[in-house]
Amino acid sequence: MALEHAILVSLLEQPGSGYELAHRFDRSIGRFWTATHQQIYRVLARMGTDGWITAEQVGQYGRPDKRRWSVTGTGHAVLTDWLREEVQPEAVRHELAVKVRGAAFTDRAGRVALLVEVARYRADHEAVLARYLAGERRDFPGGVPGDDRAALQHVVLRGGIAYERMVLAWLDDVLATLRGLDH
Amino acid sequence: MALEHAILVSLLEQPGSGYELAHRFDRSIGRFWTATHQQIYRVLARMGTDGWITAEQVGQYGRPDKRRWSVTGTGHAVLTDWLREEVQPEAVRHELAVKVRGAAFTDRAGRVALLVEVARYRADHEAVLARYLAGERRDFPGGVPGDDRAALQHVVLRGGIAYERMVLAWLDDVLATLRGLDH
DNA sequence: TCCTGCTATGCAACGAGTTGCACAACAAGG
DNA sequence: CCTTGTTGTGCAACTCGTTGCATAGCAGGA
Repeated sequence: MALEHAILVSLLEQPGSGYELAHRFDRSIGRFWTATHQQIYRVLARMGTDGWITAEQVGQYGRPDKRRWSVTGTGHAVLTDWLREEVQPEAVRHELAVKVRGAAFTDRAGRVALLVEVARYRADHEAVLARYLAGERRDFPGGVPGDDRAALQHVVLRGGIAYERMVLAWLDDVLATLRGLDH
Repeated sequence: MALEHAILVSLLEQPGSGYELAHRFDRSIGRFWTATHQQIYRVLARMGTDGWITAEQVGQYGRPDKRRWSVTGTGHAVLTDWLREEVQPEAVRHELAVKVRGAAFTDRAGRVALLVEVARYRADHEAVLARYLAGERRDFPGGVPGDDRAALQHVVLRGGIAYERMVLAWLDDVLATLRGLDH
């Protein structure tokens, strides 16, 4: 498992509260590793008792106190060790691929419904791609490589962009195939 | 959750035992929906008691009997209903993307180790692509569309091929980026 | 002969992940 | 004033998924 490690990376990039982490997981990191806030709070508590991270109470004006977590030396060492381990094959869950194959076992109306749904799904991915591209223009203007950290963040973002472009092209292929059935 | 539905699709395409399903999940479907044999047996048992599938005992020469499962009318109806539901966003878990961002927080030796690991990982994906392409040549020669089922299986396979090609190109980008750090 | 590997099914225990709910204070708009 | 939304933390219950182990017969190579 690697939610702990994703959290370590995120906290090294920028210390923050569980709430903030949950939002980052909805935005940048989350596109490569999803997690809900409940999961994050539970894992943060365990990492805290294991001494990987420490919290600092931060009072705020007009809103609840938060606990800003940052990575300890132990946590940093844990991350370093993990980086040296074998990369596990991705656990892929492409529900849509299963549905497309399932479309062979439904009637014409069902296939039309799937077509509509695929079009909606495509629009979602188009929006994600637009967000990535906007983020790229904002954070990496001119393609100038800054420091190592920026270069690595950028290559991960380029991966996200390539993924979304690939998905969009494939969804067009799926739409054409669904339209071409029993014409 | 959709392991049940992936199993329904697989059994509609071809009835078979839990053992056979586990192997299919390692080959074709499994690239889009992973599952271990223990998980499959448990879900098959539940689907059986729910009346979605029925088993037929098949004696074999020189090896244990197996239970060939096939989909009932109820199961078919369950699948049809599921196909009409909204497609959930994919749950992505790209461990490698997390590691690449984590590489900013390790030393030179750690980054070299990651580089070697990425190269190994790339070779795995190259092998998967080769297997997909071989499967495409075998099952869909000449690009001639057969029946609906074949057309849908083919478009899913094309998705797998596009995914692997995208991953390979991105891994080259990652390798170049890692090599370019602190030159 | 022994060991490894394949076909075939399954239990038990644990850890990961999801869903639903709760509390608390403030801000902003209708 | 009331509702909705945001920031912030967390428990409890449940399901899903993984890991380790067990059984059993046969095939094939060292």
